[in-house]
Amino acid sequence: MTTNASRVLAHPSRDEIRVEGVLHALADPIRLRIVLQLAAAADEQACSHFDLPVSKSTTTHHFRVLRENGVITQFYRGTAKLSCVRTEDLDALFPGLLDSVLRGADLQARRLGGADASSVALSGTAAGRVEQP
Amino acid sequence: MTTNASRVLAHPSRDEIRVEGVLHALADPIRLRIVLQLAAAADEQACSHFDLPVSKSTTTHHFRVLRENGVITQFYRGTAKLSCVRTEDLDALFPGLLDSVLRGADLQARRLGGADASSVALSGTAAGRVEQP
DNA sequence: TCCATTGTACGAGAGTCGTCGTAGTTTTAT
DNA sequence: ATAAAACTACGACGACTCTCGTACAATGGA
Repeated sequence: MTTNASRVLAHPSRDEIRVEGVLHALADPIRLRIVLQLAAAADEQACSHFDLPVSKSTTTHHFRVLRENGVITQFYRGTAKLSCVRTEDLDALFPGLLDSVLRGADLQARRLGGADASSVALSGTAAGRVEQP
Repeated sequence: MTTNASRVLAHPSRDEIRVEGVLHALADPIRLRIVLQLAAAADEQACSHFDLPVSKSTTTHHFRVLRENGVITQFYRGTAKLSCVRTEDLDALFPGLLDSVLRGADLQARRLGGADASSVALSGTAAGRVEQP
């Protein structure tokens, strides 16, 4: 089986998403980094594709915070757990919020770290590719 | 004297403001409410003009968090301490972020509470007047 | 001068958060 | 059947957050 019914993840419905929750979820450097990379990658990515400076359990924790606050969707495919940003829901509820946060984080990364960036910026392949024409 | 040198408050410079810090400051319902009211009021307001469901010391705490994260400026005038949003700095650093957060909070308040709103919405005079043409 | 107003400092308590390691589950591949 | 890969659950720890009350400081007016 590709998607097992016993492994369904709980997500808040669109109506249950709160702006405080979204802001809280995005207020952590590691989570912001995750969302930045997720948004840059267009399609879904597995948790294991992220090179984060924390342990595996902590990574799980951060992904759960993002999911429970309505920032990302997650589903299983095989042993992997794929994630993507809930762009449509967030844009409908809080127009422009996600974009300005991502853009602000990107501007800050450029401003602070230059090329390789620092705390919030991406480390891997898709580094810093947000709204860059 | 109107402004006493012994009562100067420390503010982060524009360069020291971090997007994570701003998001964290705005992620609390009470602080979001403060900023919403402050933004609606155009000019500065004293802390005592806010009718918050917490004690005086807690109010002091929340205003300090907002100031230390670069969201508001504060200065003394007589016994009062006036605050206003650092709109210019925030817009320069993170274009559109403040506006979309305030607008999102306002939309949420309408959506959830109807007229009088609930957790985040304003209680007093300037209730819900954000970007409403 | 004395007092009312406004806000601060400090300490404390309850709760949440970010982090970890270890042990376990689910799936896929051999 | 066995092993490897990917992720989770649980308990723990320290740090931070939100809250409060009490005691204190600065200002402005009677």
